[in-house]
Amino acid sequence: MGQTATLKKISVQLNMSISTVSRALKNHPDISENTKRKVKELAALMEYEPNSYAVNLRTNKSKVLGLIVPAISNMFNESFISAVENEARKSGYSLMILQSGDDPLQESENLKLCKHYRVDGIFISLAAESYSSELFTKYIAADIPIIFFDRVPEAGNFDTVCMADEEAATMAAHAIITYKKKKVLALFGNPVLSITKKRKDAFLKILEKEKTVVVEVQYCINGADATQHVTKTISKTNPPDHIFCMSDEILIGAMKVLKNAPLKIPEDISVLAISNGFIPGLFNPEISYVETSGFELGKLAIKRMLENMEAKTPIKAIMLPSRFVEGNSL
Amino acid sequence: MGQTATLKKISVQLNMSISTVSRALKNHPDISENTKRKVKELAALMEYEPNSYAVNLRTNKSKVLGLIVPAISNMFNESFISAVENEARKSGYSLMILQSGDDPLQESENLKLCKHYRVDGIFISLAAESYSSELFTKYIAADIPIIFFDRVPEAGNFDTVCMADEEAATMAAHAIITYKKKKVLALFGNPVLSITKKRKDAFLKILEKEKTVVVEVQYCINGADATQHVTKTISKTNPPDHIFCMSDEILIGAMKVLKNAPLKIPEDISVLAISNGFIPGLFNPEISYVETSGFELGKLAIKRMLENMEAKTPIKAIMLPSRFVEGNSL
DNA sequence: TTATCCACCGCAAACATTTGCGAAAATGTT
DNA sequence: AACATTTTCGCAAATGTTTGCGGTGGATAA
Repeated sequence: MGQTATLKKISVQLNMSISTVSRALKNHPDISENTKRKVKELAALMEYEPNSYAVNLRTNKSKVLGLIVPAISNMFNESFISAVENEARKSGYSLMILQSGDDPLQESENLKLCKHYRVDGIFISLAAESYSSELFTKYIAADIPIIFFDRVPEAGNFDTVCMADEEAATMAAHAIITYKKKKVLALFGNPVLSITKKRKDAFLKILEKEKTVVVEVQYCINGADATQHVTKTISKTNPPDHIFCMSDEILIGAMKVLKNAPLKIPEDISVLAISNGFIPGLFNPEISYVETSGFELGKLAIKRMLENMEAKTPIKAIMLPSRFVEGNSL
Repeated sequence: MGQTATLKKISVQLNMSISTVSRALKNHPDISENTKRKVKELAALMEYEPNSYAVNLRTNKSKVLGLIVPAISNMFNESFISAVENEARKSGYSLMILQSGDDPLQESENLKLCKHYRVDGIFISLAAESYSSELFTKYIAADIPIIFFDRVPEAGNFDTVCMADEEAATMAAHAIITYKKKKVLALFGNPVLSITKKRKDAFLKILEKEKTVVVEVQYCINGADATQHVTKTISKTNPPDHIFCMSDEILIGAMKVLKNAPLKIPEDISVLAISNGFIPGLFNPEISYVETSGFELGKLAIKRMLENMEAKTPIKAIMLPSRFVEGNSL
């Protein structure tokens, strides 16, 4: 068998030049309808499909987008990826997904991989303590658009797409005041992340004005940290009457204790989270939360990317508003 | 700026031929240590990195593996993907992840995309009602190894890697007998999937021998189906004393009802699932389950793939044994 | 009849790399 | 010194496509 079809093979069969075949397949006006027909027929018959490497080599475009996240297995990232993949496909782009494992080194290696595969653009959610910012600016300068999402750089001027973190935290804080909570344990994520800082600052800004409520802030690198903090706190003589969790991961860690604790939700202790929207519904009672939808954010991100690729647009920081979802934990 | 470095640019600077530069960088024995040194130094300085497209074009290898799943956002698939990605990276491979959305058409389009990007191998978990088997055999014949995982084809002779489905279901059935359950509602997934058939057959084979227990089988296309079936069944005058869920998705659907139901777990009704291991721990009490680890399966799959790529090995169907994880729901 | 124009098509370079083969230079052998 | 051998390197083809430019043949205009 002739193995895979190429322009050359078609041209030989039809006894034309390679260029004519190439142009015919692309509907170039220079080629007569007659030849176009012949070429297309044979091409279909031979199941011709352009060698993407040759095309990429020639055009220096890959139709592939890189996507780097600390971990795929994370509610938020999954839904984000899912959305991006779907939308990207519609525009003929495919996704190359890389995990940094929250390791700055692997993150920069992943960036290099993206460069190596000459992706047309990169989506990235930063690893904690990422130190790749020189790479970022370098790639952007080299005309590889980078869109940061969710965990975005604190400093620098970049294209970002993220949840309205302040807004979400503010909504949560207001809910806590509305429900007249007195003593809250607020669990935040990794303190080096800007997303943590933003949420914490906005959260405290509201609550600190309220003299009737006292807040204890704890940082949790992972779910286990949350489990530990909650365990410690609820065994005190004067336990909090509310627990706020800044993320799904933390919520899960906290609930590991709470679901078996003597304290009942929401009578003895109430719970509120910022979440992607799947986990809170699994508990009993269902946890109230401020939603941050990865799916919607994904759609926004890919839209921005496509804009950016067809014409360099000014740098923008896009925010996706959040909404409050009522459970029975408040 | 000279933009990206190429062999040519290096060769001009050093005033040697392109081939010498190429060979020097690959430590070809024909090249003297002296030139090698010079070349390598300049290459490092210029941050040379081979153009992957040119390499691929020449060698017809891409160092990319395709991975097709119905949906990324699925506990099992995530952990599988995560494992594959990690292991693949170690061997210099990257992953191109595609979602079929359980749509046979999109599945075959994804396969074509894999072909288009000339991936070196494909991992695939079938969409329900997949009709791509001609494509499979065609690609395998064209020397693109395909490893099926989790949801594998029923008929045909393929390389598969999956959970020991019969074993898992058998373990579950035995547990049900041990705990002297009398009336069980068994919730299975999409009946067109071989994974469903295998689990159901093995499950029933054990329980049908047992005259003291009656089993009601229901199929659920999704979690909502499970919710519905459970709702209907537990409101009967004579509800079951046990519910078996064949997957995480179904467990979640079932628990949506059970966690608020008047029936207490495990006193009034016990629950057992086959699961990837994350979800069952979220409930109270924690659900007992037979573990099917996507992570482990992923490691197995990539190992098999690498074997297969370096030398065509005979077709094999690999099974990963499962283990019973005790919760408090039985 | 000669010049002009258009529709249609092919040549060849370019993209960056790999590699078989041959050739020059250096070294070793009598 | 003449020959053989090894070391070291360059030429050129090949991978499959895209594309600027130039060329043919026929039709129309002058």
